[in-house]
Amino acid sequence: MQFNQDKAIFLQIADRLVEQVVQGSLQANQRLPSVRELAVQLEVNPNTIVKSYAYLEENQVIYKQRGKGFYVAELAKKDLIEKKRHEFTEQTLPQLYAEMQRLGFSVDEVIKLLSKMQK
Amino acid sequence: MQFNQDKAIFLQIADRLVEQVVQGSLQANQRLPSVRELAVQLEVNPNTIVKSYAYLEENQVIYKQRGKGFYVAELAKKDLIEKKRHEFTEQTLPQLYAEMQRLGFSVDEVIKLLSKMQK
Amino acid sequence: MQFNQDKAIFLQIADRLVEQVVQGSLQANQRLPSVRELAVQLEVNPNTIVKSYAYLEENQVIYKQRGKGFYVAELAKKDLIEKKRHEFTEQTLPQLYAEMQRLGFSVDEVIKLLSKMQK
Amino acid sequence: MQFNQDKAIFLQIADRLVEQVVQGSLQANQRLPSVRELAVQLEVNPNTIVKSYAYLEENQVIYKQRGKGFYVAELAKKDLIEKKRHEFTEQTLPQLYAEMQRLGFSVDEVIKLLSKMQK
DNA sequence: GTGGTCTAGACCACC
DNA sequence: GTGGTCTAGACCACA
Repeated sequence: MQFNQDKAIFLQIADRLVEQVVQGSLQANQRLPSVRELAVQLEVNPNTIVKSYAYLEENQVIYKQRGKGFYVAELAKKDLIEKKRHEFTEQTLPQLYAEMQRLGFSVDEVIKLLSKMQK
Repeated sequence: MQFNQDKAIFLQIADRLVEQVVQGSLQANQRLPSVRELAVQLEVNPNTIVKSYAYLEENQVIYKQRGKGFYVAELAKKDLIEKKRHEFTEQTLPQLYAEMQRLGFSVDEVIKLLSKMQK
Repeated sequence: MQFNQDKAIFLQIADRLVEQVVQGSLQANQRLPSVRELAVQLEVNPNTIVKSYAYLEENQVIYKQRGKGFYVAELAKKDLIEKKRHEFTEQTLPQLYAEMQRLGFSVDEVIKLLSKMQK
Repeated sequence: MQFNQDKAIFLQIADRLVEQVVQGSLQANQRLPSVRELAVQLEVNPNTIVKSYAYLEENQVIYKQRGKGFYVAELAKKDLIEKKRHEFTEQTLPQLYAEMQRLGFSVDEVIKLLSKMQK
């Protein structure tokens, strides 16, 4: 797999897994590939996967069972989507608004541009 | 000055200077503070300022006169604004649109949210 | 059964059995459930039960009869209680006392807190 | 330095640093030894120290400054002591009380034992 | 100089 | 088989 140089690989892997949970290709309580498996698959050192999984476990996206492996957390999908929607309305949009104003775009102009994309 | 730990300090300083050019508090051909001056003012290692100035020079926002210092480039303001407006319509907005869709926001909802901010 | 992820499952099972002996729900010379039975009941890998029983056998809480199964040791209850009372006065309490002092609790305060629980 | 086999080294190092903060031998905003320094001093791999520091940073006991190092957090001492006192009254003592009862000690007996230590 | 990341490879406890 | 930890050593961005 190709990785972006700008961001830590373990984070890119975590992001990818989060995406899969949000999209639904990873379901609640589904088992994730083992550390070694995923390491081989992504052509990465197992320790890097360990770090990704540890990161996701901290953020309660996945949980582990001793000697068995990692599983998708029950509330992961719901929580993640909720979190992202919150970020969108509370951060992304206000930032967009500020940027807009600094660059001299009016709300109406932006609305027009957005409406165009819809078609 | 307070810096965000997530982004390199030299980039945060460069962003800040770009902002000042766009806003007009730094005019074309105006001399920038010396590396040492700015380092003291921002409580930062001089090397960090050197890196910020080098970065801005690469991006033709400022130019250097040997033995004198750094100056705001003639076209900096115009170019920067144009560049940013282009980025906004060609990158920021399409990205926002994609994000919106993934999270299940309709264009109408986003328009409403933006309109609210205007008030 | 739910297990704590912080402690090895085989030890948690052993602790549980010890508790049952001390409480009396497992009597001297009573036969323990077979490895497979208990494994099914606790939804655990049979190997884990094997390890728990081996651990208890080492500590002379239970004994094995070839081809028959595991039984609660004669002196298990008496020994365990004696051992635990000894641990309590010689280890648990002194540790508590040290912790107390480090955190600035006086003996009187702790006595008050303990007395409250009694009610 | 000698480490206990039962607990991860990186956690033992973190505990040790927490102790030093609580005791006051590490003051607020004081710089910690660099990763490499401490690694040499404790005869441990630098990665192990990285893990300890990351763990403490997550728990807001320390913070880092890019390119400079790690520092003791402002509220670390206060928070840590408060947290530990809370644990003591809400967990340690109730557990002690339960253990006491199971082993047939009365509150009065325990109070006597504690009072003896005081002398 | 600082910490952050990654690889390679080993050993361990646990299931 | 599983994950967890640790070592050794390398490279990187940043101050």
